[in-house]
Amino acid sequence: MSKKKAYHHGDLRAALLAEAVAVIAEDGLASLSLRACARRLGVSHAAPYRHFQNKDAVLTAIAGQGFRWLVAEAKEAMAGLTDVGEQLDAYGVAYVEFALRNPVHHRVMFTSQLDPAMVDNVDQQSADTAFGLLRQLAAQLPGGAHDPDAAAFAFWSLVHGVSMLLLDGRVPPERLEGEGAVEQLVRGSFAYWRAERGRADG
Amino acid sequence: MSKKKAYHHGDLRAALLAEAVAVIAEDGLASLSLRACARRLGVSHAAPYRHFQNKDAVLTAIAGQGFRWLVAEAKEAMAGLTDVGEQLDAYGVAYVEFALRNPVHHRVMFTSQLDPAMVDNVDQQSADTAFGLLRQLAAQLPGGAHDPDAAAFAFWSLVHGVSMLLLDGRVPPERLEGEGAVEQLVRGSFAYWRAERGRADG
DNA sequence: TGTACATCAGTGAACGCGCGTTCACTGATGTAC
DNA sequence: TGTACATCAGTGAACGCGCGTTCACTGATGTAC
Repeated sequence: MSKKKAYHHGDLRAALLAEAVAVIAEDGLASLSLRACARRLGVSHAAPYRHFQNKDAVLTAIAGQGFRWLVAEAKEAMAGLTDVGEQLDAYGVAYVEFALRNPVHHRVMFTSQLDPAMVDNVDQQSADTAFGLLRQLAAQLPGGAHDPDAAAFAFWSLVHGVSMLLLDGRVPPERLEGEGAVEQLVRGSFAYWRAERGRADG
Repeated sequence: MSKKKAYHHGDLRAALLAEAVAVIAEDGLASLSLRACARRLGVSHAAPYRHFQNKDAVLTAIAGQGFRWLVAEAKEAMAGLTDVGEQLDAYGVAYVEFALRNPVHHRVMFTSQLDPAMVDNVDQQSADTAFGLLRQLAAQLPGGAHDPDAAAFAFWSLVHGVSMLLLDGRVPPERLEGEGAVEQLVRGSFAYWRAERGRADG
C-alpha cells in the first residue's frame, strides 16, 4: 500500500523543509542541495521549484518556521507566570531549549546570510515578535532603571550566547543530560551574573 | 616594476588566507572557492595546493589565526590591570571588539563545522588558551563562591552573545559608531546583569 | 666566484562531478454545470 | 452521476557552470663544495 507511489506527494513543501533540515544536520549547511533533498524524497529534482522560488527561499522558510516555533514555545513557557522577572527567565530557558532541540533552525536563523528580499511577511513578523516580546517584558521590569532596549539586548545576548556555546559543544555533553539539566545551566548563568553585583565598576 | 610578475609569489599562503577572508566577507561562506581565491591573486588554481591540503584546511587556518589574534588582543587589553574583575571585563570588551573587527574570523571560528582532523596543534592550543584564560580568571575571582567552569561559561556566554547579536546587525549601526561605543555597550550589558541581583529566584 | 644538484613553488591540462535552474510536457485533482 | 475544462504538481531532458583535486611538468631558488 504505502509502496504505491502517488503522483502527488501530499505535502511536498513541508517534506522539503524537513528534509533540508535533516541534510544540514548530517552534512552541514554548505552541502545542502535541493537536488539531494528531492532525491531523498523520491521526487524529481525539478519538483521543489513548484514550491520554492529557489534554494535561498528554502533556507528563508526554515528560518521563518524557527521564529514561529520559538515564539510559540516562549509564550507557552511563560503562560501562567505573573511575575515579569519569572516570565523573562522562563523565556530565556525556553530560548535555549528551543536552540538545543532545533540546532539547524537556530543556525539558519542566525548564522546564515539570508537574502532579505526572500523573507516572507509573516516570518518577519515572527522574528520581530521574538525580540518584541523580550523588549516588552524588559520594559515592565520593576525598579525599571533600565532602558528597555538595553535590557532586552543584554538579556538576549546572554541566552543567545549560552545557546551558541552549547550548540558548539563547548560544554561536556554529560552536563546536558537528564531532566532539567539545561534549565539548570541557564538559570546558573543568570545566577552567576546577578551574584556579580557590587563588583568594581558600576 | 610592480607589473613584472614574479614566478614565486612571496607569501602565497598568507595571501590566500587574507583573500579567502575577503571573499567570505563579500559573498558569504557558502561561495568561498579556492579557485576564486587563486584567480583573484593572479595565480593558477592549483597553486593553493602547495600550501594547503584542501579547502577545509584553509578554513581551519583562518580559525587558528583568529584564536591566536584573540588571545593576543585579550592579553594586551588586560596588561597593567591588577584587579581580577577588571581583567575579566577587559577580556570581555576585547572579545567583542575582536569579533567586530574580524567578523569573518569569528564566523569561521564558531559557526562553521570544521574537520577536527584538520586542526593544527598550535591553533588548538590557542583555542584552549582563549577559554583557559577565562577559566583561570574566574577561579581567582574574590568571594569565589562560584564553580570556575560555570563562571567562565556564564561570562563567555554573555560576551559571545553580545558579539553574535552585533555581528548579525541586531543593534542599529549608529549605536556602534564613535570611540568607545562598543565598549560602552559591552559594559552596559555587564551592568544590566549585575544590577539584576536580588530578583526572584536565587 | 662557479658549478651541480636538490628542493621548492609555481603552471596548465585534464578528470569527474553535482549543482541550480528552465522548459515543454503530462498525469492528477477540483469545480461548474 | 457525468462531462468539460482549468489548474495544479509532478516529470525528465537539457543548459551551462564552476568547483575540488590530481598530475606530470618547469622555472626559480638555495646550498654544498
